Amino acid sequence: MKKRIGLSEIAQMAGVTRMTVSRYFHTPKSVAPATRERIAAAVEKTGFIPSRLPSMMSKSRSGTVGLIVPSFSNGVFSDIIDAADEAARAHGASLLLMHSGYDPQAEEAHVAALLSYRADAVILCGAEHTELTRRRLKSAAIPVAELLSVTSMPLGISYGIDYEALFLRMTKTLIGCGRKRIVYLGAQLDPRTLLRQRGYETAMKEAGLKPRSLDTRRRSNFTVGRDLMLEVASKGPLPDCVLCTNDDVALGALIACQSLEISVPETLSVIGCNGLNFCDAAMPSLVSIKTPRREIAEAACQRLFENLASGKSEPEIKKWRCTLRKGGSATEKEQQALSEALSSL
Amino acid sequence: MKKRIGLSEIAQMAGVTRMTVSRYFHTPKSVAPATRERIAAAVEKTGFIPSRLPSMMSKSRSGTVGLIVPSFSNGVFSDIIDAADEAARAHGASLLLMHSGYDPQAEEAHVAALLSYRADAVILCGAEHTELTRRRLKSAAIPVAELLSVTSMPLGISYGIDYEALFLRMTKTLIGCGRKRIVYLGAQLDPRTLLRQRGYETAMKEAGLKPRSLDTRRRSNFTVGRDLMLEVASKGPLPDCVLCTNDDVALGALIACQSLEISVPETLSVIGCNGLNFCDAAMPSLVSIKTPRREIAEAACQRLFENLASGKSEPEIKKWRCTLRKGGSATEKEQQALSEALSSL
DNA sequence: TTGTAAGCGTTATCAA
DNA sequence: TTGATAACGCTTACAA
Repeated sequence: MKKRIGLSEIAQMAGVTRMTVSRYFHTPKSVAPATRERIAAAVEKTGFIPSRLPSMMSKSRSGTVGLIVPSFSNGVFSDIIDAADEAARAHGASLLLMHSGYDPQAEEAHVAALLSYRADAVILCGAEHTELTRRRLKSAAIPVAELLSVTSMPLGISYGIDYEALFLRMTKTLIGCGRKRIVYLGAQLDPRTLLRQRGYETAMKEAGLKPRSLDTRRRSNFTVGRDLMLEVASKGPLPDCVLCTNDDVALGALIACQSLEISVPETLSVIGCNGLNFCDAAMPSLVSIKTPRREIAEAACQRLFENLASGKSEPEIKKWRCTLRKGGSATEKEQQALSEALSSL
Repeated sequence: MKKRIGLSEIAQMAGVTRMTVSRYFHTPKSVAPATRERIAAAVEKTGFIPSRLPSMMSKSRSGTVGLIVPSFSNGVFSDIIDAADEAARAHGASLLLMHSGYDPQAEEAHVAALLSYRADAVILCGAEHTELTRRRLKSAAIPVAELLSVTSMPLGISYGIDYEALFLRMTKTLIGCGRKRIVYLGAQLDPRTLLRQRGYETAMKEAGLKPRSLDTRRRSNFTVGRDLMLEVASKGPLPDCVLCTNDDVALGALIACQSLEISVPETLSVIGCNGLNFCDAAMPSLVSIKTPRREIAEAACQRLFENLASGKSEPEIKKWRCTLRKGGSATEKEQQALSEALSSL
């Protein structure tokens, strides 16, 4: 195991000291052209890349920002990753990316790792964290952002969506459009699914209707949606509206409807949540609630870097409004009503 | 901006030296119980987590492995991420995860970042890298793995699939089953799509049939598949088989067929590639080629850590066999034939 | 334009 | 069981 090349080796090859080589990377203009060329040759020959660890260590900034998402396979988080990536790049920082699998313990371990790398800031999804996670982040005294869910106990920046109010309003609106047998299809893995379910159930009860929620422990995907829909159709009266926790479940439900030859949206409307791109691929295309994930992440990152620069960090809660992603899986009337309801939320 | 807490602060609170605190974390048994408790109290109170940067710097190992995937939204890479994650955890290393967006330049920058963090090993997807990337990785003299595509110029461990041979064989088999108007639907972003296309076209030509390939620059997703299928159906003769570069495109094509009321698999069979979970959600369920991504990644990681431990690293190429993911979008006869063809590849 | 010395926060090593 | 010292590889501050 030969020792890795360092500034010293390059310095020796170029016949200068390490300091000059350091300058070659940091402030090339302060190195004489002739010297510069000799150093460049040595760098070229060796493929040398200076270690950032020493400066991460000695400076107060490591130039690193951590982002922990629950899942990589869920399209919702792709937008967040992209926004964070771009923001980090724009600010000359690198993004340390991890996934928790919706497990607060895993998140705890990742946060510990990020702090051990001396990350300058941490971005989390959701508001469910272990006590230890919260304590560590607080005492680290670095900017923290929580995305998607809003919380009354923010660790710092809390930008998100009030999912409960959203589904309450949507359900009420659909009832107003004449739907009576609205069913909610969830998937337990994501804590946000419970908030949505609660909103739905409250609205149903307030209207004197009986809520009917189905969910599963399985990770949400098309198959889950299809299976839940098949189950709904096989037991009890056929619903006239299927409200889904997300687009995956909704698309699965839509596929099941097609194969059961249930006419959508006449007999039954199907509505998803998130507004992922594949909504348009369905036939009929899926009506969904477009959550402003990218905007949330962008705004949060901007504020995060501002706080990082200023050293300040007052807790801040901000709720975002959703819009309707139009399609063919609900009636025009419903879409019109939903659109209006969302814009006044 | 107050200075972050370090070993010294904890040491002071506990009335010991930094060294004792360091031992508390590294070899707790070598610290007297009473001392241990005082240190524990200080750690608890401050939420202190020791920095790993100094030891990353001074040891020859940083305890860090880099993984660069082209995309997070493509389900293919989820398996690879999971496998790498588990392998890293099992070996006490942490995974530094990045995505290139299928851009070799972005990959180059990420590799540079990984090397600047002194990653102990790097895992890449595919075999397309810039010259600079290759040179840097070579001179870094660390274990490198390339997954999915096999290459004749490996940087180290090259475990993957011969996509060209695979699609050549599949196409031949389908022709053997009586399909004559086989169409290939691709998506340009992934270089592997070209290999698959080449295999398909060679087989068609060898059989005296005219290849018909459609593709797009758009990032592959359901909508792309749907649009390509709609285009195919609107121009020229209706194909009797649609071979797709991946499952996303295939599912989109299937959805288009449903809406066009083309009977699958009687009139036309649809076949995907990768065998992602959502194949089962389609109706009929999608027939696909299951690529052993997880196995490839697991095997590669195991070898990677072996090489890391031993210090050796001979280049190694290994091709993996695919299996058929059965479903309803191809005839029984076709599935039987494909299954046999794959097992003899 | 280049060099020298000190220090970043941890751990290995040796000493007590 | 605990402590003192040096070292890791780089950058800042100062000197030449």
